[in-house]
Amino acid sequence: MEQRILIIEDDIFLREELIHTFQKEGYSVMSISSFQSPEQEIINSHPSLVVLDINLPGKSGFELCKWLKGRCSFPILILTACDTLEDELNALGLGADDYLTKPCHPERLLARAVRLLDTYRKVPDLLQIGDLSFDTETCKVMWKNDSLTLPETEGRLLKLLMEQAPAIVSKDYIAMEIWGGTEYVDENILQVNMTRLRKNLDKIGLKSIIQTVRGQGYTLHISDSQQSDIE
Amino acid sequence: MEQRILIIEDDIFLREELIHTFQKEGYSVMSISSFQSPEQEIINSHPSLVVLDINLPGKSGFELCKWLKGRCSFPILILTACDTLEDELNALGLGADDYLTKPCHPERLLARAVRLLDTYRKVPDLLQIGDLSFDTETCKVMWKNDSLTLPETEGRLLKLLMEQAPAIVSKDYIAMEIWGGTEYVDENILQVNMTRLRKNLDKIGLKSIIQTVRGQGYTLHISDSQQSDIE
DNA sequence: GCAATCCTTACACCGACTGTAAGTGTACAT
DNA sequence: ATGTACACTTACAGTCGGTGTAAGGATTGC
Repeated sequence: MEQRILIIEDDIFLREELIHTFQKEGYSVMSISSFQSPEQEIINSHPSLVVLDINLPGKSGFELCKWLKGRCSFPILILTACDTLEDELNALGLGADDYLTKPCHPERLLARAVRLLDTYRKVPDLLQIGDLSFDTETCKVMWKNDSLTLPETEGRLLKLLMEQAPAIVSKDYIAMEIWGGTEYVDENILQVNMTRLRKNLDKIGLKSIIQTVRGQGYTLHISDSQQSDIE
Repeated sequence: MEQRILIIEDDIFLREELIHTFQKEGYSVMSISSFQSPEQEIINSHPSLVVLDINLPGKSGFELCKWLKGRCSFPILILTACDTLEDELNALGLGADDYLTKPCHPERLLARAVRLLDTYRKVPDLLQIGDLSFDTETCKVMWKNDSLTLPETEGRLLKLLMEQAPAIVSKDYIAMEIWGGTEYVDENILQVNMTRLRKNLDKIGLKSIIQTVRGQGYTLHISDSQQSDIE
């Protein structure tokens, strides 16, 4: 499997140096085009590892790190000039996987990056929204120490809902993705499977996290009362 | 789930200090009694994290790290006085998850340890022997980029074989573990499932890794030609 | 209160998993 | 060499979970 590394660093020279460092080792390297709201761009690039600076023009690296760690399951390696213990503890607390300070020997950076890539290859690809996480491979839903394995169809359904959440997912889109073509597919089969999915999620305490939007489709939304904000 | 931290450090004063540091945070802390062949003791203690020194009376930390990483799936944090880049690269290359140098601020150590514990909670418990790894929860067998999900019974069978490997596992023991009682269980059912398991492992290229020991039981052994020694 | 939309339940089909049975193959001892 | 104990393989049937169909009930919004 190809390993994709995403560099988030505003200093052009350092960025080029980092890109070169990783490319020399055969990695596919990317960087982002805008620092204003890079979140979507980062997610869409599906990186295997993110190398993140702290002092950025737009959102700080801390904010980005926290936001990403709440949603994605790739490792984040922070590389920054901030060399205080306080910053390091802060970053690690927000979920950063490693914290290196500039200037950093390329070999150390590489070794740390390789380590994270190795470790995370064993981590299943998890979709997560708040406390809810879902392993799309095994169809395992986890929620507050409870877990449950869904059948294939319901798993694909949940996957679609979580990927787009909290946006509304249209019935046509779902039918297209799961049964391939909205043409001759009975619309009822979606409803049946939705009922089954809801019933299964109920079992582990996830009551009514799937809302119906009449005439449009479905949304997944976890109410605040179901969140365990550790903040 | 309780988090168990194992300290492997021969200096008594530092060891006590480390134990205290982690205990203050509510972790269950252990250390080992002998440094001559601590491998079995380490494995039996089922740690969630190992804090490992490099300069030890018996085997070096490097050796231990490599040995453990080939067999277990808990994180290893190296804490040592060796502060050369070379040592760090060596350790990371052997699979160490983090590398800190003494003296180390307790808060940094704690933050790094917490980070590893958090990450590894998402890593499935893998049984592994050489290149072969097996997720006992999902019954997923992985071997050299190929993978396959086994049915329940065959998974339990493989689990028993891998746990004891390369020792011989008796038929009675297997019957006991899987069907609960060797009394009225047809011995044939074991053979049938063994055939099925072998056939399934064949599919991903694992030919004849299960040997029959006439009159005694079965062994799992991966021949050298099947190993991809990265050394 | 009516029509469109959505939900639920029951049922039947299919395939995967499992154990039974019977026959075939193999190794060891005499 | 030959027979016996042991091991292997294949075929078969029961069971169960997952899936889609069908039909009827409930809800929403005008």
